[in-house]
Amino acid sequence: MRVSRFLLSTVKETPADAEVISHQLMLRAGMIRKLAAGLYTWLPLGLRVLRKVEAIVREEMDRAGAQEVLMPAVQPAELWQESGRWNQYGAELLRIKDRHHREFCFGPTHEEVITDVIRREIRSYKQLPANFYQIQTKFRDETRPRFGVMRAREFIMKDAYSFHLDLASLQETYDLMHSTYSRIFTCLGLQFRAVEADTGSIGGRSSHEFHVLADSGEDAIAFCDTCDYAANVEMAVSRLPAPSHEAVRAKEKVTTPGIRTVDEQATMLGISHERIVKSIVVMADDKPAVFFICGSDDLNTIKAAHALGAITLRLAEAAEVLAVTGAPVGFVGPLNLPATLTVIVDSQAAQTHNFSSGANQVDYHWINLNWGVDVPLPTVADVRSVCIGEQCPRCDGHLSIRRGIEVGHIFQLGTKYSQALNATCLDEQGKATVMTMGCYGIGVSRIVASAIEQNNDAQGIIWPNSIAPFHVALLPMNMHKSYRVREAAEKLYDELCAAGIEVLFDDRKERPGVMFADMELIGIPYRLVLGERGLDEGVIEYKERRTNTGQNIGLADVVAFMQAQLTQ
RNA sequence: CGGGGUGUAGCUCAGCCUGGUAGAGCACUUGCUUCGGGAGCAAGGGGCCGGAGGUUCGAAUCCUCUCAUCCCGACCA
Repeated sequence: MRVSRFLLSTVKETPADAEVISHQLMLRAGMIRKLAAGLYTWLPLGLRVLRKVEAIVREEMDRAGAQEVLMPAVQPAELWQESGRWNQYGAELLRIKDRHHREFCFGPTHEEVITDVIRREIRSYKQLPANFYQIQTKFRDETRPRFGVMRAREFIMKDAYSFHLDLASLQETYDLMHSTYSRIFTCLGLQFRAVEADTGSIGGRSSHEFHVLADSGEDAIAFCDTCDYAANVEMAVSRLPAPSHEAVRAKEKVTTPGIRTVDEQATMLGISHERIVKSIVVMADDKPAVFFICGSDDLNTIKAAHALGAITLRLAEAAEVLAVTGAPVGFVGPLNLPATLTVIVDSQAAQTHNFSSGANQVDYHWINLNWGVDVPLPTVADVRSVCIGEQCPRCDGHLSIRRGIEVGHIFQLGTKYSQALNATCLDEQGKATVMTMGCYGIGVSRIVASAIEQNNDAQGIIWPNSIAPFHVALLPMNMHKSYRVREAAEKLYDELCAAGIEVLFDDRKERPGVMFADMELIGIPYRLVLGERGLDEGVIEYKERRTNTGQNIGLADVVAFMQAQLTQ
């Protein structure tokens, strides 16, 4: 490709509304342009990268035996009503009406559609297992799109759905997808981890997320430093410390005027955070519930929602706390709460002896409360978030926490959708059986951004070879003055192209500094500079973007040399 | 959805407080010089100052409403 014929829309200044480095560089390199909040146009340079990511995903999905399909982006409301998600999904689902006032949505995901297709097409167990995928535009009306294509409203996703007669078959495909995903992210040249994850609103059983490690990631991931345990902090558990066996003391009510926080309570009463059990009032599916957790811990709202079997969960407002418990925020405690309230104690807080807690009365707290003595022990559940340094649940190692960008997610759906849509096939006995499903997503457009998060420097992007928009930048020095340089550059360009190497030939009438800066900004992995000086010696200057090292190559050897670089 | 910020040239921003008819740098066009790390000089094109209403002789500037957008939080395969 000749730069003079290519829309190379680089900009020097960093756009004001770009926060993370990948967003800034994608705008500066001229890969994307914003149309509206969360909606982006892919310019030629960006699209080349996107297509490379798609190609790798497609190749590996095909290799794993999945079949490609393409489903409509717009889906009828009836299917979503059949699965029950029309009402569940909320405002994130973009609902639209056609000219006949019939309701549709722009698909945020395709479980309903694929299940509808398969219930019509597959009749026999002999056709199973089967895995279908597509690479397609999705729309989710995010409350707050941000970070460019990282969290856009419209985005490209590879979604796959597998169908099985039984769980054993599902597990097999699930494992195959797990290893396929690992191959894909390895091919893409990304540092990633597979972690245990929550299934979220999509429902189902087991689930793993694939995260590209980056400080700008929106998710926190807990890792064991010894074994391979890794989990999203939404899910992560740690081993409880051994319970203490201290003597039960008599409870005592103390005045604590104006106390609001655990810190103030600890200071005023002269006790440690571990000896405080705080009470957190939540509204779960609009019904109140109270969680008791250690003063030093954070309530994990995902775990809390699971513990209640609730779909939505939020912290209660101050007025709601007062209405529900009769005590203002800061003074709620387990003793003498209204008996009708749902209460759950965290497994760690359940081990605490002689703890302090609110007295459900303004300006009073209890000290030396004990479960089973002063207060009946409520339902116990793990509802706290793990902290750095805690013990791994699987081994004697310790947990550390890093940030990650979720680029893939695999689920064992089970029969949630096949049941709802009555997707059955006949088993060996000729009996109709509800198929078991798995689903497997990859955020294709998000991968482009996450690759940049992991591969950049002060000059710009540094593409991994596998997804670089071009392999080589060919930069002639003063080609417009030197006939010799022009001749040699044109010849070399033809030879490289003929060898199947993707070359970006900078034939603009630009100064060298401009060319260098542009090629570094857009991240082309290899650079060939051709000038009068080199021509005199029959060489061309070769340089690697990532290492900033290079050497002179004999003109006759350039094609072979570049081929070797690209296949290594 | 709560809190905060910002809308002035394609981009980054100044001007607004203290009303008087539009600015800089970058980018773009042309010419000359320069020519291996984002050149210099000169000339030029480009803005309904987000939109609507109001105050005023006069509004980018003051007031009201509205729209958009960004950040923090809540939410989120």
